[in-house]
Amino acid sequence: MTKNHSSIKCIDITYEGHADCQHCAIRQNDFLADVDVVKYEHLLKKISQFSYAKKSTVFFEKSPADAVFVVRKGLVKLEETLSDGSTRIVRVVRQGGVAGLETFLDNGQRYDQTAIALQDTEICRVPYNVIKGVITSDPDFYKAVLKEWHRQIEASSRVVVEFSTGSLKQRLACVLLMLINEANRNALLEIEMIPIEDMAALTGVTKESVSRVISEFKRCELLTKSGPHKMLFDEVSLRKIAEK
Amino acid sequence: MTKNHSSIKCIDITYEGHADCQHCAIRQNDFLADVDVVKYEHLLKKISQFSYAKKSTVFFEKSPADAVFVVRKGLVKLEETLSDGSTRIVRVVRQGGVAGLETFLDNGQRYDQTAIALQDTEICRVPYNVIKGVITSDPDFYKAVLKEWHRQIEASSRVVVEFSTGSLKQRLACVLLMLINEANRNALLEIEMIPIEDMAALTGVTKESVSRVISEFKRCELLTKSGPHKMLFDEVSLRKIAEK
DNA sequence: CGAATCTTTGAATCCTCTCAAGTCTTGTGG
DNA sequence: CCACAAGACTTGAGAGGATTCAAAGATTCG
Repeated sequence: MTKNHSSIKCIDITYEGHADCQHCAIRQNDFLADVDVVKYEHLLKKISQFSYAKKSTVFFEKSPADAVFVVRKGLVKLEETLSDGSTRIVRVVRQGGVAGLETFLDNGQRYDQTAIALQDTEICRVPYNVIKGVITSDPDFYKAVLKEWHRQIEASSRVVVEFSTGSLKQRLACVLLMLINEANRNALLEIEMIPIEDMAALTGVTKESVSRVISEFKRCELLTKSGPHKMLFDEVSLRKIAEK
Repeated sequence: MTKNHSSIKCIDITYEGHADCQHCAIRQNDFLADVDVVKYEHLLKKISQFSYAKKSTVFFEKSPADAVFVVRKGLVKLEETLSDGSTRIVRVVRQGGVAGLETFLDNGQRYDQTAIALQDTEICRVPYNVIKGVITSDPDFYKAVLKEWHRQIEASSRVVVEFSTGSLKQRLACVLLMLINEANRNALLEIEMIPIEDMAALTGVTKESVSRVISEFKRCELLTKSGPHKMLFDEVSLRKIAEK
């Protein structure tokens, strides 16, 4: 099995037949943080791990839902189709975040959005019955799941507000700062860029307008190219612009 | 008792000491729809009903939370204070909607937003222990509550998207159409207007820009004044503008 | 290397903002 | 019931952004 819900470029990288939760680098940050890996080993074995290439789809809007997806690395956008057929990004899931959780809580049968990787992304696929299994013997876990959901909704509504108020410069600085991955933070602050078109979709402007601002950032050396789709950030200056 | 959480103009209009759930006109539309009014009469008696004057506050951000609020009539905005001290409307609750539900599900102790009536509004205050009581003897009700929460979040994210994409004309047409209250719908389609400043906050522009567009709508007779804060709508034309 | 895709840039136009001055409403108090 | 004051709304003009359309220039990946 090298493919999952995605139509393209999704590779199963599950370690020895199941995800290695015990040694997972981001476990302390996700909604499974408080789950006892030894006690629930049999359940956690059902978690599989996938690598999604940039632009590949994790799940499709309206497709049947039977699992949630934890982002281990990378970035995923969730977009909805509007009545006029156009799409709009309604949420962005970063490292440690979960996509599709609402379908589990709502007993929904289908995903509400299409999830697409904005960067090369690693994801753990957690089937519903893993969560259900943990809840059955540990009802308090339900609260942890709810809490996580709430946290996400808060975060995403804040993101929508941040990305849609203030000048375009400010908004784009916010988008760029979002790309900074705390876990991968290093002295140089090298970031994987997302396509200009996605930045445009996030901020609600045209890609030309985004390009003009990003070009200006480059000229001012707030951004410096360091490799394919890689940039060095002047974090301090970007934060100054974002908050001004 | 004539005041509640609000600092101004909130009148208890509870009927004979408790809300008259059995004859409530909107019960079929809210999250309590499936609750057996006879079986839970003792609990539902704890629900009280209030009338909030325009601009009065239903609850304050960060204040202790012990109840959820069902909007029976009118319109309520939920706003959050941003880091720079400014506020932004993050959700609008219409007839049949619930405010504050997230604090219940999350076991949160405080409200995340400030809720302010945009029109003269009637609200049922449902204490936590009413919901808890129903869930205790009818665990499936929990799912109904979750479903309602999900429905709300969906609706509000869609609203945020609608109000922040497209031309200002389109966005304002969407805002106006939101004011149409299905339950009060009549041939003339008379609507209670909300202040221009709030329309500006919803669409993320200045009040002058809103005023220019609204004035143009009036000149084109898409809107016609019919009383204090009352307008007749040309619904068909407004929908055309909203979707174009 | 080369083709496809993404990005940059220009110029004219349109839209929104700002600041400022007026006008209209509304609800209150006489 | 009317007049008035406070607040809400309207309108103008100039400046600044963002959009559109079009064309050229880079990047990336096979």
